[in-house]
Amino acid sequence: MSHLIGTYQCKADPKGRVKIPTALSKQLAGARQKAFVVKRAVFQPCLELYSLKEWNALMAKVNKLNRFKKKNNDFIRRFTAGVKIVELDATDRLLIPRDLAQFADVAKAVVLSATVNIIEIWDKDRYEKAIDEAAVDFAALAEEVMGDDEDDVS
Amino acid sequence: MSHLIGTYQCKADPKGRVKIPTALSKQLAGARQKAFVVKRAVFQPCLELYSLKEWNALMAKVNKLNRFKKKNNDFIRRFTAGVKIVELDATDRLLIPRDLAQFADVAKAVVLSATVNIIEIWDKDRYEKAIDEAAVDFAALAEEVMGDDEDDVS
DNA sequence: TAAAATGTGGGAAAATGTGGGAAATAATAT
DNA sequence: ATATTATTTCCCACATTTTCCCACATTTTA
Repeated sequence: MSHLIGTYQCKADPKGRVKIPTALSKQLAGARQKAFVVKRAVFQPCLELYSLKEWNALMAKVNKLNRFKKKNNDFIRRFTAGVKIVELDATDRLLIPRDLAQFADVAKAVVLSATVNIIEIWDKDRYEKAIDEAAVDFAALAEEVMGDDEDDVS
Repeated sequence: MSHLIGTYQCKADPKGRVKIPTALSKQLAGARQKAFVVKRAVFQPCLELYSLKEWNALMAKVNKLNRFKKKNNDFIRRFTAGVKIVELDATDRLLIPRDLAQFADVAKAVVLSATVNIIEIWDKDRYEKAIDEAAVDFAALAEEVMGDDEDDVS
């Protein structure tokens, strides 16, 4: 599950099943596995999809943390919030667990956004909104950082 | 009981029985045992579930402490306070002892959070609250806890 | 335009979760 | 000591959810 590319539109059906577009599932097929981990994202109201391999690698690190430190404990809990194992069915659909579907409002139009090693699963409306807001923030940020000069239009 | 994955929602019934979702009990089945240790968590108002194996490993560590030091002795006493052995019944339910159920407010909606080698048992409301609070400084937490790696972007 | 590939929907069997009642054990009072 | 009450344990049955499978609709490709 490395070097995934693209964002894809698809739908969730009433049962919470999300068809993975073949363009994407072909990329996934390289990993030769149908098992994944979905979880809540930390900063966004969307879900994240990891291959089991990726996830286990992460957990191997986490496992080394000393649980008698509160910070470690809190981190582990926060990071593993809403984690579920999911598999693709015979027609390459993911069954999103109810609680997670509710968390991310995944019910109808869905956007799958592949980043380098994971896939984000968004409700389409929220995705658009998040993109818009990010654009606004970015504009403001750019202005704040770079806009101090006098408008020395010459 | 290593590499447990997932957080699961379930319910406690009026008798204090908590059904372990099969997805989780299947992972537990690897340990081939129905007996566990429950105890109060140290840092949070929740319970922790250990397989006997995990518990014994932990106790082996603890027993290396020099008991002639008062601090160690105090620690051991407090750490093992309220420890109970529990077993799954025929339908994979845990009977949470009354005093512990009360301590963690486990009575209705419950969250089981599998974290690598143990399972945390939470009242759902408290869990969500804890998650929300941790989200605030997750970035800092993540950096502190996991940030030891080089950011080897080359 | 036909054939193949992809996406969508739904039904039914199987698995899971939930509740409650009876038997067994423990506790209390007379 | 015994009867009565309370608590715990065990087991069964029903309701719900999940899983699996098949068939049709839609899109793409040759």
